[in-house]
Amino acid sequence: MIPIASNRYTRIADDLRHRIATEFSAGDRLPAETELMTLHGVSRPTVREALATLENEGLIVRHHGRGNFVRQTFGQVTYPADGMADGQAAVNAAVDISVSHSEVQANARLAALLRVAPATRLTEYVYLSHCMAIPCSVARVYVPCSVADIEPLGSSRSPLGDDIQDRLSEYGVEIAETVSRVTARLPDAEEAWTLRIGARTAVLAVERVSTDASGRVVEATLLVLPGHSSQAVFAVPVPARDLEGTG
Amino acid sequence: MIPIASNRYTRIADDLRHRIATEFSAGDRLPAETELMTLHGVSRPTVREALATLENEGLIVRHHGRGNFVRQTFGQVTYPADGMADGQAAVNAAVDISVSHSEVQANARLAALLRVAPATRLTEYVYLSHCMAIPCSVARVYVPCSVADIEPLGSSRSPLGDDIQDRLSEYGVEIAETVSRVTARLPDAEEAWTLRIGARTAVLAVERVSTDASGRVVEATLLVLPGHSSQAVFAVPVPARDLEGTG
DNA sequence: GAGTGGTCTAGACCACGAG
DNA sequence: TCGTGGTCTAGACCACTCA
Repeated sequence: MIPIASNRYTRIADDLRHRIATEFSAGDRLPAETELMTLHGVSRPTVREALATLENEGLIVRHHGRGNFVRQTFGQVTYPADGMADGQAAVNAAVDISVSHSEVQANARLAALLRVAPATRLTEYVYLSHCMAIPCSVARVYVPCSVADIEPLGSSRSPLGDDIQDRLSEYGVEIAETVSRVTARLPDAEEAWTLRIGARTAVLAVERVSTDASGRVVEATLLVLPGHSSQAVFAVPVPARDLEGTG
Repeated sequence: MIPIASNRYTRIADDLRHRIATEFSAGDRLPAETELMTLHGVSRPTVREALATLENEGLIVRHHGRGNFVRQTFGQVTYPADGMADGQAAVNAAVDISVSHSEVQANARLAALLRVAPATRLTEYVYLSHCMAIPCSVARVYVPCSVADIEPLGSSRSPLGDDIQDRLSEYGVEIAETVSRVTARLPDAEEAWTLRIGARTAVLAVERVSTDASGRVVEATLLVLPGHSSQAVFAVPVPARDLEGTG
């Protein structure tokens, strides 16, 4: 009933996966596509379909004019970084993080997200994190200028922009609740270029909205992570189910 | 610096998106690929690349031997279904849910997830939900037989398998915490076939592990949702941020 | 059997990167 | 310049669906 994929490019991809695991090392260049054609006795689109599969899995990186290379692998970026079970966030620390900021006006999407009028003035912080020279997350944090005017922060501990929440606290803004909306999709052209991933590599997209006790949105974040090296972990303690007296 | 995609199939996809939004209705058959070839003056692989884009976005469904059809669109399946802000879960209710169950032995992955020895006896509940005859979620819930032997439940309210948690409560098993691990990836062949999605449609995969107060894993769920019609929403109330002493 | 989509071929031309 | 990958062509053959 379930069709087993017996495509030719699936077999080639399987073979390449095996060779990458055994005879190649991270950073090595794969044989040229023309070589793979003759090696497997197929045409180039078939070879390229197999290579696209590996790219989507995060096993290789393709460079126009240079070749296809075995990708550096590292752990997974975990969202959220804090509040989690210790070891989870370890990988998040091993990244280089650059933060830039600018003032922008809310477009339709941001206005809806932050529950403000369109064209409202916002401060945008763009977090770009790299792990071993490979981009591994893009976070855009938006704070209405009316909420707080946070000093530009040159560096950060977290690639996910969640340190803004701590900064807000310093400005007297207390966050009461944070709601994260996680979706899976393919990246747009800009995201694929920024993260150095293929157009068919799934990404994990997170919309995070933080509100204070009055329900006012004080911060919103748009986060995009490569699917093959990211995960979002949420711990939900059971709230009001009557457990016996706990210490 | 950011390369603007000026591929031919991108323009064809844009045109088809516009036509779907204006002149086609849900369920309509698109022009045959050969027609689209002559219409746009391109070859078939180019047409098919454009159609693959639309399939990945959830706009069309492709049927071998029949044609390409405008997909029924419905709201998004929201995970988790309960504990959320009301309206979110509305769509989850409008689905047909079928549940089957069987006894299985833990493989390596399940053993690690449930923290039991391999080959441990488990009860597996498979939830398959449909919305307007379109599959929209697959959930596999695993409960160790040593934890509880739940009566087979023929139907369910929730497509996400979370009613098992309520059933466990009836058997005296109280869940203290639930940890969800969300990832984005492409589906394997079986998942794509089950969900009737393309091999390049991103899926949202959720691993959920529920533990009782003693830390024992009492339930684990593997959930797969089509990315274009799903979202995972988590509300995290700020616990007890003690302001004093931090500076 | 006619029409459809699924897969694959054997080329072609272009853009990019390094020598 | 030359080899690389990015894109596209104009076919071909097969499998599936429906009349």
